[in-house]
Amino acid sequence: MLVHNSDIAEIFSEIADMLEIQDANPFRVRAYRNAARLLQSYAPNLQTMLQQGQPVPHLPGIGTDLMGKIREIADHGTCALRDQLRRELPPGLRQLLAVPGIGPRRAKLLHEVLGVDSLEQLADACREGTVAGLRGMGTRGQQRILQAVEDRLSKSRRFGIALATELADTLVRHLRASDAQAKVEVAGSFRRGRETVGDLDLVASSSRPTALIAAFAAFDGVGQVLAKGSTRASVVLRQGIQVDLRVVAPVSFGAALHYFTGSREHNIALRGLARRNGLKINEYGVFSAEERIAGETEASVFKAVGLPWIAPELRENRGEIEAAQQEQLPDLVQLSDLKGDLHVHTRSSDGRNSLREMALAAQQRGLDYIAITDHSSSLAVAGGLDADGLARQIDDIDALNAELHGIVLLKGIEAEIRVDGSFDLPDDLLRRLDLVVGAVHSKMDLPSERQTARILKAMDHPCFTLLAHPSGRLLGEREPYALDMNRVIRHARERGCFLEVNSQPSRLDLNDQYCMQARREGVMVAIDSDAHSVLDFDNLRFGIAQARRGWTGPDNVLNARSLTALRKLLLKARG
DNA sequence: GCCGTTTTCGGCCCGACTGTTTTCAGTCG
Repeated sequence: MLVHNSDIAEIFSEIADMLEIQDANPFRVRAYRNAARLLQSYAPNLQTMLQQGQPVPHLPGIGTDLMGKIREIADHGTCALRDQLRRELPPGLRQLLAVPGIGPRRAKLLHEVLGVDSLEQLADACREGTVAGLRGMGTRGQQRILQAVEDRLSKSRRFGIALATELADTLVRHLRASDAQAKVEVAGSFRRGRETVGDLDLVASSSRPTALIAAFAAFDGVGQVLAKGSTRASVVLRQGIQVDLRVVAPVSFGAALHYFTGSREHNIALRGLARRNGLKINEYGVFSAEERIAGETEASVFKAVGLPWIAPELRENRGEIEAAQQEQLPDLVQLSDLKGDLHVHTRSSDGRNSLREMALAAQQRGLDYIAITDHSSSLAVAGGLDADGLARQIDDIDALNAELHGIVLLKGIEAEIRVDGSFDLPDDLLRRLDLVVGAVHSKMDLPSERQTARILKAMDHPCFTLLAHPSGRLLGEREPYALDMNRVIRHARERGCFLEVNSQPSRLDLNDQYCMQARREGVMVAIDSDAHSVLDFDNLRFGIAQARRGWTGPDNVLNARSLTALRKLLLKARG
């Protein structure tokens, strides 16, 4: 049985939840959580390494015991500890931990006293009024829990980055415009560039914190105020997203921004480092004994523990602190590094704008070139181009290039990769193009071996340049294809072709982990908008964020190269 | 359960808010 690292992570996460409900040593619980977290973002497949007898590198936080459990899970798909915990506690109990206001203690209490072991049963118990009778609970708590359970049962909890960006921008503008003279920044997973966010965290400093918190609670989009104190408040916006605001004094702003940017794992690691240096870090600053020695800016916080500033996207405790200590932090790609966009549609397939409109919009955003890559004909639903249509578009592009200055259109196609790995356009036409972007839009449910073979074969075509949205996932809608991405990335290296980081907020594909792996393998990526209208160039920032999370530097980004350098690379890929 | 500039035992990040408590436990971030 194939065991992904994420499967092992899920088992460890379940064990952590169950142990916590059983009131186990919290540090033991943390060990499982840390391991789960690590495995979740560790790309090389451990089961394969173990089965092939390859040496497994030392993974921080995974000692003899957890490594033994990893072997057990790789061999059997489960481990004895999980099976034992499942016998002791109903698995449904875990769901209760996801309800705001319910932690391990209350989950245990609910189970032991009321026999509750699922969200549905919890909702029933609240309606019957029995939850209010528990120690530490009352009717108000019961009401809140019922509301939270009903919310949770009715909708998913994570929000796309496009909506989150819009809401965050609006709210921050509102707070900055209030008369509280506030400095406001968005922190949290949003600032770290996560592909989705569970909530928004705002950090502010103001001479009038009470006025700022009042302005926050009075924001037009607020549906419900959950909590409101003198230094922090929480609301739920009408869209269902929770927003937490924390207000600190200006001398603490950097420390608070760092603290609430997280990740939690990064913070714990940084605090550990501080403690070993005899310092204490909290959201108010860095303290030596009672004296605050840093905190006004983030850079001062890092400096106090002997580190350079670390970009938020790296703060996942995936080695960034060690890299900072060794002065080996990566130079991360920025939006301004992009010289072009290699995946752009027009009205010739399913885009909304003309060649000229797309070209001018790209130029306005400071790009030097874009590749026109409309769909090919087998994607009938998108009105894809057949051979004649593509030939006409090639002529149109030549004509427009002769006319335009300061922006160059490259000739390309988003070519359907058919089930047998071939393309749906003749080779002589593909050879006239500057690049061929291969993509899978059909038969997405092939078994892994066939799907992988299909894509590897397409990459072997001499005209193949770039694999579009490699995993095929749609966030919150569609899982990635069954695909051996490790082989795809290795094959791209051997073949000398490229992989896309698709910037559409619903795709973000490659994701951060595979960006990291591509970087390790030396495979260049193209950060593309996949624009279907002139507005979509704005999405490039989302792709940039994922690439940065994957430690990608401008050197590893195909479209951060000048047009001249890009043309050389495209020709080389053609072999 | 992990780990070592406090090194094989004894630590493990830290503070705010809520609700129900009559001094604080539980939860959250």
